[in-house]
Amino acid sequence: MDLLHTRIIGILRQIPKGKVATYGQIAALADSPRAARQVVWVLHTHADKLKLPWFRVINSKGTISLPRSAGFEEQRTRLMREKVIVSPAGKIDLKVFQWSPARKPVRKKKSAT
DNA sequence: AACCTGACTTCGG
DNA sequence: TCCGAAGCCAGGT
Repeated sequence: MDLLHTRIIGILRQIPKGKVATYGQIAALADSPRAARQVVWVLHTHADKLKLPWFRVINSKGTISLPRSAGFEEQRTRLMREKVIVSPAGKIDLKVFQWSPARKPVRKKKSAT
């Protein structure tokens, strides 16, 4: 599909364990760099039922966006479980843990180079 | 159809 | 460095 939210879902599924991505980064990978909020919407809407790695998504500041009262601890725990270092304040070193998508060749057909 | 909302992002003070 | 305002996308009311 080429609906924005479907692309977002596809990208979310590609985030590998031990890595994180920012809302904006995901939006950008979905060809809509300004749709960070749409990523939020997608997570709210499909993360649970589609079992998306919502906990691997953080904000551009490199911190967990969830409020302490709603999932902050769970997200931090899940990330730590994947060896991601998250400070007690929810800060993550993007230089180290941000996912660098191995962009696949946009095989329109199977053209080379 | 207008207005509000959300786990955002960027910019200016 | 922290805070506030404005811009963004799309769905929900």
